[in-house]
Amino acid sequence: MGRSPISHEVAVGSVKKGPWTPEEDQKLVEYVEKHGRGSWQRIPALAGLNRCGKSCRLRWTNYLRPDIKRGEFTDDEEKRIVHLHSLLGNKWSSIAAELPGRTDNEIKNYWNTHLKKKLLRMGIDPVTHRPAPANLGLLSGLLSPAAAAGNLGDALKIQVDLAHLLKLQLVQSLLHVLTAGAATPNVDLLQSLTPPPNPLARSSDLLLQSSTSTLVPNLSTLSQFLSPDASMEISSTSSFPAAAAAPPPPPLVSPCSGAHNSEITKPSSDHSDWEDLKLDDIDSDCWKDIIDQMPPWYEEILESSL
DNA sequence: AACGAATCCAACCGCTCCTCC
DNA sequence: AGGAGGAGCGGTTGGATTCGT
Repeated sequence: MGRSPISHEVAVGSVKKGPWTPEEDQKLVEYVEKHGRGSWQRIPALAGLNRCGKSCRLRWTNYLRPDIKRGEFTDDEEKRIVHLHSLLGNKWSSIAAELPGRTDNEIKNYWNTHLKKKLLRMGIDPVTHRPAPANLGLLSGLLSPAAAAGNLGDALKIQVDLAHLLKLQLVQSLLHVLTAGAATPNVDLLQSLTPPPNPLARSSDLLLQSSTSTLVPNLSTLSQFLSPDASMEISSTSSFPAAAAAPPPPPLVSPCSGAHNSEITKPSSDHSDWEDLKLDDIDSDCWKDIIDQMPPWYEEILESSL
């Protein structure tokens, strides 16, 4: 287990590398408990260890510290990590500071091995916490085949679906700004708009909860507010404002919806998290606050789609 | 049962930041 | 002001383990 570049027992120079033995652990624990941490550079000699100070520090902070919490990450911890990562990025030590008993290394490993993949499966880019860019290709491919085949009816139907989908994406991106990608005041704003089912839940949890199991139904709920006959003018020659100062969010297609994008536009009545959002009252103060923080092209799209 | 692929995670490396002189 | 040394951080590695065929 662990990295062992040369040999478990062979030292480089006079300093041993590789996995720690129980005896070494015991020596380090006994020394730190008796004398405190002090200088990591001096600890190896004082504790009778043939290790560099850096290795001792790492072993202590990541494994031997008495306050380390072991075992599986809880759902709450997962959500907090995702939330904090959306705010802080790869600042593992800062994230670890918010999760008592968890080390930065452990969180980093858990992110890379579990959470990153989980988000990708949900169609969310784990770096930006926005819908994954890979979905762009899927959507861009929707228009051309039918049009190329000369089937105008199919092409128009796909255009309507795509327009509707893009509008959902717009709302999704608005919500993203409010939750994952925005400053705390916006989080508070969202909470004031939509009290979460669980009063203790963080605002970003709303998005995560919807993403983990019921992303599509929640988006579907949002779609109720977007009348299909108010679809944007979308054609193969129209351009999403990609050249604008800020890049547009890639269209959202949940992985579980596959290529059948029309499925996600079906309204659902059993998810009421967002029902208090007055999407048809875009002039309300709440929405003004939100829109004020969006790039200019968002406003253009909103005006044309609502 | 055997084998290769995929995954996990402890530990290392190189760099930056901070403190002290 | 700036150089040195130590601490801490994020990225990467690679052996151990688990999974799939």
